[in-house]
Amino acid sequence: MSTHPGRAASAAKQQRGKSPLTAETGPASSGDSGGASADITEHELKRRAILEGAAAVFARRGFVAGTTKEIAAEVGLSQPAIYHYVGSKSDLLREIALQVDRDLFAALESGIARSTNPAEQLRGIIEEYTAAVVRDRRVFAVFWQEGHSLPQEIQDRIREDQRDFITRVGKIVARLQRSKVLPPGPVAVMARAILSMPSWMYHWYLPEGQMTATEIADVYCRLIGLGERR
Amino acid sequence: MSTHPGRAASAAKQQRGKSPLTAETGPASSGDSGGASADITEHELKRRAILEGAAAVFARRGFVAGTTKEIAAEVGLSQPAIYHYVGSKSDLLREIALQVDRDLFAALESGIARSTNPAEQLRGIIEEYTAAVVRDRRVFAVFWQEGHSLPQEIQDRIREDQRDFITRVGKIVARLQRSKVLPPGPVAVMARAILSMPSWMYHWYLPEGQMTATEIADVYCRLIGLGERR
DNA sequence: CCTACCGATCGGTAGG
DNA sequence: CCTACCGATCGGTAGG
Repeated sequence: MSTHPGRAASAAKQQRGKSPLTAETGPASSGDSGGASADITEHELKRRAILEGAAAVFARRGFVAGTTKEIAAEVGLSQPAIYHYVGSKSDLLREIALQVDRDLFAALESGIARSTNPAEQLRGIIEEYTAAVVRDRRVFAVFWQEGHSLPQEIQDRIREDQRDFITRVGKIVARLQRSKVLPPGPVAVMARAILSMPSWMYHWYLPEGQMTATEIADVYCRLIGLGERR
Repeated sequence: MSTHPGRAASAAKQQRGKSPLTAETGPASSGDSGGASADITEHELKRRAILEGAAAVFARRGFVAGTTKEIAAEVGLSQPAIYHYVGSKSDLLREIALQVDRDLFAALESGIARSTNPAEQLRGIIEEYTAAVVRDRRVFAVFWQEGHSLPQEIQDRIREDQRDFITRVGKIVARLQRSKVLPPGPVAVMARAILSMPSWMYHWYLPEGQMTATEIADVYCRLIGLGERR
C-alpha cells in the first residue's frame, strides 16, 4: 500500500528547517564528474543552486515556458553549461517534485510524532505542513501547478503518495470524530478540507507577511475547533 | 475599489447552473453545415465549443504545452481554422480566466443574497462556490494553474478582484466572530482558510464522485462550526 | 564551461 | 475552412 515510509523517515531526519532542495539530494551526484576537480561538494553545491534557480523560474513562468537559459542566468551560467550538472530540463522538475513529496511526509511523520493524543497530532501536522509551505512557497507552487508536466510514472507515484497522506490524516480525523472534537462526515473529504488550508497558501502567502507560520497554523486549528477554542 | 459589481450581477442572472463557457450546449456537434448560413448563432456556438476544448486541453497539459492543433482536434477542425473564431491562443486563456472571475463573483453575490443572517450568508457562499467548482472543475483548474500565462494587465485585474472577494467574505467573518460563531483571529487569513476548502477541490474532486456539491459544502460548514454542529 | 549550431515544434498567415 | 509554409523559440549536442 504505502511505498514511502522509508523515504519519509529518512527525509524527516535529514531536513530540519532546511529547504528541501538544499538538503541532501541522494546518491545522484555520481555519474559524470568530468572535470579535473575531484571535489564532489563543489559540483554538488552548484547542482543545488541550479535546482533552486529552476524552482524560481518554474514558479514564475511555469515549466514549459521557463527556459533553461533563464535557469542558467539565475545561477550565472550559460545555457548549455547546466547540462554538465543535470541530465535534462525534465530532470529538474522531477527532482523538485520528488523532494516536495518527501517533505510532505516528513511534515506528516513529524507532526504525528509529537503526541499520542489525536488532537495534538492533527495540530502538529497542520503546524508542520504550514511551516513547510511558508518555508518553500515557490517549490510547493511548482509541485502543485506543474504536475502535468511530469513523466507519467512520477505522476502516478505522487498520486499514490497523496492518497496515503489523506488516508493517514483520515485515521486521525476519525478518532477525533469519535471523541466529538470533530463533527461527523466522510473522513476523506474532511481530511482534504483540513489540508487544503495550508496547501492553498502558495496562492496567497507572501514572505513579507507579518504572521509567522505558527500563528497562521493556529488560526486554522481554531477554525476547526482544535485547541482552547471558545 | 471594486470594478466588478456590474459584471457579477449580470453573470449571476445569465448563468443558472450552467457552464460559464457554454450558456448553450445543445446540438453543438452539428457536424459541418454548409457555408451559406448567415446565422451569427452558428458562429457563436462553434466559438464556445472551441473555448470548451481549450479549457479541456489547458487543464490536461497546461497553457504553453497545450497546442492550438490539439484544441482544434477537440472540436473537429484543422489548426488554422480556429483563427476564424478567435484572435489568438492567448485570447482563449484570457476569456476562460475572465469568465471564471465573473463566476466567482456570481457565487459570492448569490450566496450573500440568500439571507441577512451572516451565518446563512457564509453557508450560501460556501455552497455556491463549491457548486461552481464541481460544475466546472477543469475551467477552475486552468484559472488557478495558468495565471502566470495571462497578460500582466489581466493578472492585475484578477488579483484585485481576488482581494475584493476576500475583503467581502472577511466582513461576514468579522460579524460571525462578534457573535462567537467563529473564533477570533485575523479576518483575512480566516476568510482565505475557509475559501481554500472549495478552491482546493479542483485538485481532487472527480465527476464520478458519489457526493453532491451540497453534501461536500455541508462538510465544510460543519467543520468550521456553521449550522447544527454537535 | 563556452561558442556555434542542429532538429523539432508551434503559433500564426497567405492564398485560395 | 483547408493546404502549405514562414519565423521564431528552444532543448540539447558537438567540439573544443
